[in-house]
Amino acid sequence: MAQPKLHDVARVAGVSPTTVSRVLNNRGYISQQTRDKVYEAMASIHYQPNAIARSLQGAKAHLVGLIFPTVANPFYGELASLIESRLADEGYKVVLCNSQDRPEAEQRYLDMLVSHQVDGIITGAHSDVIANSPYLAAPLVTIDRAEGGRYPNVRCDNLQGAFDATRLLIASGARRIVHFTSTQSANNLRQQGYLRAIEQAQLIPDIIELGFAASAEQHRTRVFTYLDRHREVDAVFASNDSYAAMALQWAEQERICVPDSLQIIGFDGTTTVRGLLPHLATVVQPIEDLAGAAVDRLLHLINASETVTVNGEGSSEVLPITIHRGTTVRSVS
Amino acid sequence: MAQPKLHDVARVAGVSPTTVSRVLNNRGYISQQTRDKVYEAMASIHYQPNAIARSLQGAKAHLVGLIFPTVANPFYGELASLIESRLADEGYKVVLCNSQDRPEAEQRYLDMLVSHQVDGIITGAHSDVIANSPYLAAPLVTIDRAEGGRYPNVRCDNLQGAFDATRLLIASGARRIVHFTSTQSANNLRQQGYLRAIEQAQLIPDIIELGFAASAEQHRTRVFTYLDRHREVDAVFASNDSYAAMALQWAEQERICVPDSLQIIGFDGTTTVRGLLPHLATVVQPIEDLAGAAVDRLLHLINASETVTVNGEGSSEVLPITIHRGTTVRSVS
DNA sequence: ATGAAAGCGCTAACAG
DNA sequence: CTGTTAGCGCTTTCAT
Repeated sequence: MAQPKLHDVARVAGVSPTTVSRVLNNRGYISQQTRDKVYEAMASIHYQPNAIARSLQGAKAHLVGLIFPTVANPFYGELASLIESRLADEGYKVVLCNSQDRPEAEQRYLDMLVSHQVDGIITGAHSDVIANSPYLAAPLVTIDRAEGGRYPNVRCDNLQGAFDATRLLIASGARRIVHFTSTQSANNLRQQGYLRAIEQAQLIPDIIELGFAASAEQHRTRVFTYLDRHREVDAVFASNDSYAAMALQWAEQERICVPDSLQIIGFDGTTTVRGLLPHLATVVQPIEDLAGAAVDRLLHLINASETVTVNGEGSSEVLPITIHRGTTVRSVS
Repeated sequence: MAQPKLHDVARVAGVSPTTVSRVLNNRGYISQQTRDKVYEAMASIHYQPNAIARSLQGAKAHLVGLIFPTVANPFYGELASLIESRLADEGYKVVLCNSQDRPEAEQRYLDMLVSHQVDGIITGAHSDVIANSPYLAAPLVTIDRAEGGRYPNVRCDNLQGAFDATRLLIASGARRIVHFTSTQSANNLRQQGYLRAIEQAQLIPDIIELGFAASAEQHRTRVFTYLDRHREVDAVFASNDSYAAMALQWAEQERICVPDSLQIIGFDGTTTVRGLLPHLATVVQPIEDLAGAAVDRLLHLINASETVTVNGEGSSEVLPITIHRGTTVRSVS
């Protein structure tokens, strides 16, 4: 026989389907005797309830969609892992989507998720497809995006982090600080934090855009080429640890002493990078808190929308960063 | 109005629900005129088919479950990302499960997945819960596990990789090679490869078990303590790059020259680690090929089980590794 | 080329 | 405490 159904359990136990459903959901009153009979029957035919049929009832599917550029990036991998674990504790399953930073993919995933009746969506994707999506059938929470979207956002204090990092370099004697970033844009808060610190110290800003779509090899080449040609640079503030690591590699190759001749600080501070490169100074994002806050926010929206159709209004939650000094920034006593 | 249904589309288009279903699935004959009318109606009311209801029909849910220890680990993160992308191309969605190496969690996830009518499961989890699961309702493919399970397995050539790595160290002059591993076990192929090379060279084997459950900090402490107390060690073969990185950090701290006084080689060679620590020698797993092979295998099983209920019998596919020499192994000319 | 009716597996009234 | 009757949103025979 194929997959046994609730009906089969009922037949074996000698009760009605409703009764089986009741013990399954622990709803209503049922005598201990019937309950036992049913459990026995379920075990004897290896019954597994069909979750699909259950959620068709209009009930919640207990599904949440996760859209990230790619969990191959430790920042998103760690985030995804934490989010999935927390949601699992609350009885939710997670559908994973890696948009690879392709807007069409994001749109496709978005449609797919609502079509699958997800109860909510958490996204850390970068394009604006999602942020500007009109009315979405499921509550959505964004992670680590610039302000202004129409959906609630959870992120670390990018502005402060970048500001602190740059200030730290300046306090440690840097005067010619280059900032490597993925994409320049008006509302890039890390870039803004950098600029603010640079201006305050009356230094010359220098922002190098490495490009989102480019491969890691291209990024490396650009970092190397730039540093080769600008020997006057005495510090690097990178918008992520990967770029910072490249700068570090360049220094090693050129036998330039870090931090004496070149100071370097990155951004993200994932457990992965800190385990591999503990020396690297970096702005540490509170990844665990971000995951927790995003999940809390989403669950709240899901439960709220059961009563009223309130939309969480682009409210955002900004979590504090910390700085890991490592040894790639000079310590000023 | 809540979510529009197929019925609403039919009403708006002035046709029967059946017809709408037909254009939706592109099945049977329908006049171009009706087709257009229906598409128009769908667009006008923003219709999104309910995937849940569709799969209830007994049809495939086009869902695949992924069970990994945690995608926070770049090896699994990269694998998960590649697998998800490939499956998405084939029209499958992915449910992500991070078992955190807890057997109970694996079992729970397994039940949850079959209950959700997944068409198949890919797992890289380490416990034996899954490998020994009796009859499973969905086809299952395992990644990177020891032989012997009852399910098809896709993995890299662990034995050869470990053997080659150890041989390389020996050829470069190492005589006292310690092997750091997570868990010792009879069918740990990396350990076997190490032992084989050690025996061939008539050296003394030295296997240090760091423990699966322990935290990264505990691992680091153990690595450091061991190396502190065994200064005679002149090479490290680590069963993953994380341990190898720890050895490297110890050497830096002790100002011991790598590779002159201590050679180090790891295992996995993820894009992440190679980007962050390009100097680190490592046995590179063909992650992309692993992902591709696992997906191919699974899709094949899924399609096969539509006709006959063949089980892919614990057949396994072993993919070749490559060695990245970096600069932590001496080059012998 | 299109429609009516039955049912996928389960849950939710409403009786009794 | 338990069973009967509908129906979730969609697909699918079988007619027409």
